[in-house]
Amino acid sequence: MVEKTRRQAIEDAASALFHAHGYSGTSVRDIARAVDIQGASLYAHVTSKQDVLWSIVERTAARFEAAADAIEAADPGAATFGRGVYLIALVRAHVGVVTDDIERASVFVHEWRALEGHRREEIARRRDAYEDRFRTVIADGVRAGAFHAVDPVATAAYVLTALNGLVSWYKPDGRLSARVIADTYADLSLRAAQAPRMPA
Amino acid sequence: MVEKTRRQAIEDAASALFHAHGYSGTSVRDIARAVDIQGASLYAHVTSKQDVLWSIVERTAARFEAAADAIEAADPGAATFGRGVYLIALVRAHVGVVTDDIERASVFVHEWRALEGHRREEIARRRDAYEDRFRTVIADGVRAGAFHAVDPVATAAYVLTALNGLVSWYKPDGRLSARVIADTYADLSLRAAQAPRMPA
DNA sequence: CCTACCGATCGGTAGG
DNA sequence: CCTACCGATCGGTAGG
Repeated sequence: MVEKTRRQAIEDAASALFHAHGYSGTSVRDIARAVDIQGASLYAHVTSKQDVLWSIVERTAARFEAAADAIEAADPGAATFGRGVYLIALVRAHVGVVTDDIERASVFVHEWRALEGHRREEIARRRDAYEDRFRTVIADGVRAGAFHAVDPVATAAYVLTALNGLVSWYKPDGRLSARVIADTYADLSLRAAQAPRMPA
Repeated sequence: MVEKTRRQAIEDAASALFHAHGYSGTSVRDIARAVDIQGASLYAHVTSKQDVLWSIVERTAARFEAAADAIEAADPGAATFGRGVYLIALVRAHVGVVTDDIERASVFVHEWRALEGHRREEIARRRDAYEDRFRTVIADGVRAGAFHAVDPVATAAYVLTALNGLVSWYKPDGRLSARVIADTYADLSLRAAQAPRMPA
């Protein structure tokens, strides 16, 4: 249990440092200093710097996936949800994961490219599959006439990068609460995709 | 002239490397290798690695500013432009600068934080002033009843981070041309901010 | 633009 | 979790 707490503290410290200075801008001694141990002592708890990054990125990827899965679980195949409601739910889920742990979300968004080999490839695949949820709901909405989006791929990229942009400005103690941001971002995203109710 | 070409080649190579691996993930020897000289020889052309970053970031900041200034110059005080037209022009200008030089735009968006001291502060100020152009046009549009945006600050952040997100997916030889992306992104941004023509 | 070199720091290991 | 240490690489300088 003590061991686990230490490991958790190391990942917390690494998340904050990777968020602030990037993976390659952070040394293992920076991380060690943040948890008050010697640089070399870090290796009693982790096998490598890459391993710490992987742990942060993988767990955060899983959180995004779980949040989106919960929507699908609530209404399989979107049997009763309209596409607008579905898109709103996806946006809210994403914003929630970001605001719940801004540092880890930031590392997931910006530092996954520092992953090496098959781990990097795995995350690239999972990110694409996740983005595809946005593409699909938008494309479905366009087909149903509820959405206007000319290009679902570009629209999904627009929306998702806007949501991810939160990691560069959200402050937990800022003027706008996580709740207000979720409301606002859901509204903006729906509005961007939606067809006008009464075309001019 | 030969000297100038070399310096330009160094900044081109540095832009590509900073874009791909980040500032701290790129060594001066990486840059030197890309222009086929020895690491130490780089210092015949630049005074420091920081200096190269500064040069790239400052010039790119100036390009974003000039593109936005050109809109204001075309219609001072937006005397004849509607706010929607003005926002669309800002979005198109921004997208144009990004797609015109994706690598430098990427360095500007992601690596300006690696700047040190007063240079970092200067860019932080200029970025804020630039973002303020978006906040202002949106706030003006809300006052005039043309826009719906509940919070102009959050809306400006949403739109601008979506535009900046282009640096992580735009490919000059991709399926979507710079022109199509500019059209699509202008449409999405206006739609996100706009009041419905006929409220339901 | 090169060779030769600087002190500092890098991620990580050995051995306790 | 520590001290002591490893080879490699870092940004940069000297002197031509």
